[in-house]
Amino acid sequence: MKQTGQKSRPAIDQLESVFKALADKTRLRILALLGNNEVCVCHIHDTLELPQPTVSRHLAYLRRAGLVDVRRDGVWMHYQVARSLPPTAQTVLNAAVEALTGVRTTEEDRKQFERAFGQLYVMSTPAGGACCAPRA
Amino acid sequence: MKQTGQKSRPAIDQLESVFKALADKTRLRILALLGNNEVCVCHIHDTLELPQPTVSRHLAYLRRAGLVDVRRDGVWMHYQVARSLPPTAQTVLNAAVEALTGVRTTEEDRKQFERAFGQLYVMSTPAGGACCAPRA
DNA sequence: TCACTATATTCGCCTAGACGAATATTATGG
DNA sequence: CCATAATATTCGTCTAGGCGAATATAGTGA
Repeated sequence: MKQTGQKSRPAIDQLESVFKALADKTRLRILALLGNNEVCVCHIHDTLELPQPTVSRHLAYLRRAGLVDVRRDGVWMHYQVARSLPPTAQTVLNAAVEALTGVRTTEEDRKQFERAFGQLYVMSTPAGGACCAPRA
Repeated sequence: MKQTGQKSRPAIDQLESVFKALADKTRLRILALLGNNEVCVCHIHDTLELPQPTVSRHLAYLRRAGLVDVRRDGVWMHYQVARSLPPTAQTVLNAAVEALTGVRTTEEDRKQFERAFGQLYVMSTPAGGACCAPRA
């Protein structure tokens, strides 16, 4: 029995939505940066060097499409790639993220991230520390 | 050395194009119907029960995006899913087609195809025979 | 060369969604 | 409660691309 409350749309429509969400360079870069980790919004837009509203808008799109999950932590929002989509959609999403990891642009984004915030992804808010350093 | 004449765009842009091409229900149904086979345009639009210009327009989009290859055979055009995209794009395309095969709508499209045109996909023009029967 | 068929393209209209700029919201620390 | 910082939303504008209807193009066979 399917979970109650899930007005499961036809799978073809689900897939269409997933691909629409993937059909934008900025969103692809965001998803690639998320990878298997949880990343804070400020780190995303610092790394990608995009205006904050732009990042926020694309994150909202990804959220509405169900491709990312959010966790609030005080003032900060931590995003990660969704892990419990309907199987077919999840498969496609995983394949996309996987494919993205080999791409030049996303590799450079990751390097930029490490250069700016340390060599590892932030798995949670540093205890008692600020997430976003007031860099400039 | 990369092949000459290929003005290889950045991989991230290639992927974006692929996902844009996949971001439409009609195109997804077409790609799923093609699967591993070569299918004639008339069979596509008879099967999907979509207006011929609609099918043609979407095929044109897929062609421009490089997701399908065409073979002309007299009056008929036979399409198949592309097989020699840049590796990353090809991987994504394959994953998409693969994911689509399990989807209800596309299964029904295939059944409809078989009901109308025989139990197997047309691999080439039937020798001497018309591709599209003047059904109605 | 002409009619016919399969396929492709064009046109006008309309909506989704991208962008930058501005503004609103939410949580925290004083 | 206020100021501030992080994040989100709204607004106006612009373009890609969807659709149906009409039309163009390209092979084929007489």
